[in-house]
Amino acid sequence: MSTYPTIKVLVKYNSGDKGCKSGTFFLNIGSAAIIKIKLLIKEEDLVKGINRKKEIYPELYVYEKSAFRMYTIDHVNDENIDIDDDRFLASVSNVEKDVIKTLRNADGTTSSHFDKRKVRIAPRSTLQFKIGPSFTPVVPNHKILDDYAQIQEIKLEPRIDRGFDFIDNDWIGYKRNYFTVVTSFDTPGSDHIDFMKKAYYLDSGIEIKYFATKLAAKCLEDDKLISLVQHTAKRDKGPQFAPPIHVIAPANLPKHQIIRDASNVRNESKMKKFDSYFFLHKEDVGPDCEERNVLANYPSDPIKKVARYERIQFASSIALKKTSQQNRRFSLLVVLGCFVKGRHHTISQTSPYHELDHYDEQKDMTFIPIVMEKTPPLIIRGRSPSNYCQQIKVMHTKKSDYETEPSEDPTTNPHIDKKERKRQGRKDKQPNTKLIHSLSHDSLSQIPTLLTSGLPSTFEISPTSGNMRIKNIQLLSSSTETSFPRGAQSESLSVAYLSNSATPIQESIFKKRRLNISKPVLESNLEEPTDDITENIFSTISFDERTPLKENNDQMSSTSVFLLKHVTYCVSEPPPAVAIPRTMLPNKMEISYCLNDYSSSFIDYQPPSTSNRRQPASRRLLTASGNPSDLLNPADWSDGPKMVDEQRNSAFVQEGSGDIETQKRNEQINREVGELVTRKSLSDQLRENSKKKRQQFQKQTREKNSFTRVSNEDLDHINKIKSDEIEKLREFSQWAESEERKRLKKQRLLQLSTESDGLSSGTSTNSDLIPTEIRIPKEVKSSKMKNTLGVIRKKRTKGVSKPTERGR
DNA sequence: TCCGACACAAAAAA
DNA sequence: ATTTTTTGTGTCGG
Repeated sequence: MSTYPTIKVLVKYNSGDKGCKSGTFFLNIGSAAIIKIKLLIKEEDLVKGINRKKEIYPELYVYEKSAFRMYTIDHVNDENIDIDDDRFLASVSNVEKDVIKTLRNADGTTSSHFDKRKVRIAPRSTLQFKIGPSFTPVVPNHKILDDYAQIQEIKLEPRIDRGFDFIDNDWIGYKRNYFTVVTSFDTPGSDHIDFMKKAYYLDSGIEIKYFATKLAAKCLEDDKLISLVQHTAKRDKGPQFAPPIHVIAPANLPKHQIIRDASNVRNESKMKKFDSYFFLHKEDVGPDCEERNVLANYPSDPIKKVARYERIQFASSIALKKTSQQNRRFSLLVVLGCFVKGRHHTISQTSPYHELDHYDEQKDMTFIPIVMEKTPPLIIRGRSPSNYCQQIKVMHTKKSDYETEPSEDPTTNPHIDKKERKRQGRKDKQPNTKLIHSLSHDSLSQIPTLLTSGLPSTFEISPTSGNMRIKNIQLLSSSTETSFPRGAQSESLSVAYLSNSATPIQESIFKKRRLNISKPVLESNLEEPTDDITENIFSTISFDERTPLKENNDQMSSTSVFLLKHVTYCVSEPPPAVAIPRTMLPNKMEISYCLNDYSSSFIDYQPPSTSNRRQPASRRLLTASGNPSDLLNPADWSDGPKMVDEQRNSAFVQEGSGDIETQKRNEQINREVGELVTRKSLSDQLRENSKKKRQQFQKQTREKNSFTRVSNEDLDHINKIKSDEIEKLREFSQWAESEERKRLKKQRLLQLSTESDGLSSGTSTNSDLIPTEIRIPKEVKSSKMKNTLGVIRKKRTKGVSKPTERGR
């Protein structure tokens, strides 16, 4: 029997807030940990609305290589909110492979179909390219004949290369996202070049000037045409237009891969490489044409061979639903037609080609459809947050991540490896990267083990009198040794509560002004400081809910989101003498953790008070929650100019004069640099250069920061809160260290007494310090549990149920 | 509630 | 390697 860290979190809500929005909690341990989460709310604390939910959808997230991988499990009824371990396990393993389904295309590329409600993939990921639904021919509108009245076969070859995923037997597109349709046409029985050397006529006898394609969309319910729009790569900055009629010559449709590769080519030499796929030059055809030939009629010299409809979207105005429940379905139509001279009859209303013809006034020519193909029904999802997944983390899907190990069997689990992020860019101090990789890779197969050996995890929420307390979070799975990528020396814990939708973090943290917290002022050429594993790192983001509580009983509209990232502490060494937490943002909510304390609540915790003197600066991580002082601390650079705290402080607080001071300092340093360079060795010069760069950076960041225009009062306020928080956190981390030491001691004693197998409990350098085999006592399911209700929010499947609440 | 507009961010392209 | 471009989607306000 071992004991494991417990994290306690207290969230103080503003008065007026009475409930919580359902959401998902994550408890994340190391790089490959599994967390099972229960959200328990005492019955007497339930506020109207919270317990309305009859269904809860537990989710399981595995954190691997800096990314979450989600596993859904079948929903459970809240009649029995206690998620039975076995059932949980079983359902997890059942659906694990459903997140992304990958099929192999004819050209060796893959089409990975995934539900954007469940997983978010980077915008430029190659996984966004995929072959969509096939087209099927519609009865032809015309036949075409050559000079000898022979019928010339014509076959469209359309393909969707982006924008539609096959999910649960439906083809799903997104209103906000681009899709791509490409098409060429083939001339069975004729060589494409030869085809161009002859003349053609419609079965009505009209001479065909040239061939062209059109893209259209129809709503299947009312059979009405739907507008499409096309953007340029500049999107909002460029023009919008209806997908044009493309004049094309017959050709083979380039493979999907070619369309991918050619999708955003600007480089001239690269464009040349693709030229032959997409263009026919009249001179390529040769001279031996018949007297009258269609080639001569083509209006442009490079003649398109492929109609590429890229960056297409359904017009924003289209209604996507018939009723609140029922989706309208759409079909895309690819039409091959021809231009003929003059204005011609419109097509009868009963024809599927109705309104697909088009008279071009400028050219005095009419586009007359000849053949067309259509997609099966398509469902277009709108902008509702319910059509997007919860804001977790982007799955990293660089090509190299999955190219190296192509999945052999396309029907099996797709290979969706996620890569550790930006590893290359920083010095990796962590000792056993190799181990991490191999082990993380295995982590999926370890799920059952981890789960069965895991700890139950409980969040208890008591939203009484404006306070909500989350306490006693036990780790479901502390981990096997594999879960601790930082090696034996440390363990990383983090907890995140993510709201299910729109979350006004920025507004909320800084009430009056918008400060950008998600993107710290950070020059891209600044090297990110390395993460020192012996350092205590602690960062929180939290905010007030700004939604005023409505009188409406049915609506629990308050939202809370907090992210508690990376409590890293050393478990084998004595705590560092100095433990500087990362900078805090000003908090209205107060969040604290207690590690390894089952008995006392947050309120009970009174850390030993220490002196108020500031700690010497240490390296800090630049994070999303970074703030100016993170960047302006020159001590962060080992050979940079040292600056005492008072100076740093004043530079931060006194915005204006700080700039001047910095400039002065920079000047001085630059002078020094200048002197030095004249008489220093190359290495010294290099060093000085880097110093110079840092100075430049400093200046730039300062300039940028000046644009945040924070008033002095605000700065004072922020600083005060910050220093308070830092002090508190420092105390806390010291306290936590001592607690952890106690725990380890206890554990060691236990191990000794219970005669552990294979655990070399004696060696302090061993990874045993972090329990590698975790048997956690089952959660005490007592009367307390009966009075509780688990509310773990799961995204709706198939858009059947509407979101019951929205953040405002 | 829906939508235009702007914003952020991550991978491709250069 | 770094910078620019592209595009999925978060967000705000009308």
